[in-house]
Amino acid sequence: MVKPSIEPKQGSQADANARQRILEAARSAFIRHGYHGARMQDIADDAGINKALLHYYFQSKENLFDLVFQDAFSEFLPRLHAILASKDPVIDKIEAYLGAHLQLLQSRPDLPLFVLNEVYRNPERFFTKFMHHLQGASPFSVLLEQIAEEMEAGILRPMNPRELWFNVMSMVVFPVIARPILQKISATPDREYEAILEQRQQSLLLFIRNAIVLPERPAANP
Amino acid sequence: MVKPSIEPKQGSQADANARQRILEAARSAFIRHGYHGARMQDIADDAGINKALLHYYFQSKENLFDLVFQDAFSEFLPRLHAILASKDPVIDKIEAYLGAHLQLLQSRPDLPLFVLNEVYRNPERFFTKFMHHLQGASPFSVLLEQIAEEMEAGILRPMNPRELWFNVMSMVVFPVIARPILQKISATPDREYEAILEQRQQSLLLFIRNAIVLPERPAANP
DNA sequence: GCCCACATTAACCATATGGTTAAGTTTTAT
DNA sequence: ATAAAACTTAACCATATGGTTAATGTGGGC
Repeated sequence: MVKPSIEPKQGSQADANARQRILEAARSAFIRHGYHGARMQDIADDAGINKALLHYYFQSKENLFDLVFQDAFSEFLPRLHAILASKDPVIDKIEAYLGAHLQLLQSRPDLPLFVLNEVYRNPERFFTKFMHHLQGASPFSVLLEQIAEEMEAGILRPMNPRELWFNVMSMVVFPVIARPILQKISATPDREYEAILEQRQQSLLLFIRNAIVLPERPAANP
Repeated sequence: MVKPSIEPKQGSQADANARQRILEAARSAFIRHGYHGARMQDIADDAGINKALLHYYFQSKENLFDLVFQDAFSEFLPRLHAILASKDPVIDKIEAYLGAHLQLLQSRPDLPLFVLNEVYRNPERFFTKFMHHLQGASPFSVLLEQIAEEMEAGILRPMNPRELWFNVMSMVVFPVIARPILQKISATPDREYEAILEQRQQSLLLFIRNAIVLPERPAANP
């Protein structure tokens, strides 16, 4: 099913106009209710226009969704790549990553669950549609290499480099997406949960450092 | 394909028939597509009956969903509580928890995202409907106390006990729910990802131990 | 003034969807 | 055997939903 990508042109700049308002409303709706839960009528209402205009600008629900999704997703990967591309030691990269991702999460706490969901439910579509540009030697392979090197050099404890990175990402993202459950289950008040999230860069870095950095060998020099 | 109606018994009891098949189909559908994405017709088809029977047994979509959800959720908490209730040291509890939850995840990898989603999208409903029995001094408060004690005793490094536990759960669950992304992003083959998940109890325990257990102070004895 | 392309709307449309009805058919208890 | 209870079905129903149409508004260039 080929869609004509003939999108009506908008006033090139400077409008919080219909189109933009629609995108906002759509983002909010899709993130809140998921693809199936979101209603075109609600989006139109929320944007203060009617359904016909919705389709005038964005053809179909699926199309609109794709735009929102791509937007959400593309907010994440590039930043990550930028950080991983540097030449710093692994532990520094981790620190930078923690800062960047935690901050992003602070401002958009509902993005990751949205992304996870849609990817989980439709991996093929996701990869073909949104990851095609991410081929070949990704910054990740580089990072994994680097981790392995530092392990051989005795800087980091030996372990599966992938697992190391999975662990790091897990601890960054999960407390945000599982917040309702974790908070309830651990009887944590709102204030405290927020406090935890806010100082998490430091505490996580410490945790991770202890987990992966080999203690300085008390150099037995001649 | 004519199906002879000589099928022996189809009575009130004694068959894993309709009712059970419906529940199976419903679980599969809801987990796969979420509440809104799941279609009653599909569930009926999948269970090999028709919609009317669906409603005969389960009144409404919402009701059916609740049953499935409760089932899914209740598979998790009790086990967790049992483990946390023991008198073992924290590190042993963690080990037990890792084993139990990782194993559950292995057999039902799609449960957590389903649960997270529904809870995230409708926390109030969730808590009022499914957590009412979980009031008061939960096993968690006990665990948090215990963690604090072991920290004061110099067994564990000082940190926020809650964070410690969030970290543990994060590393257990996240690699499962984010598998499609993590695997793609890190260019990990299916085989290797599975291998990682399978030996994760050990590697995670090691990781966590390093992160939280204070090295034995070289006891300066008389 | 008058094109003309873009923007916007009200009124529709076809279909999907959750849910119901009324009429059977089987099973179980008497 | 028989009646009540449990089970099963095909045919409906009302509404929600994504999407379309045709007509109208609006602003700028000539």
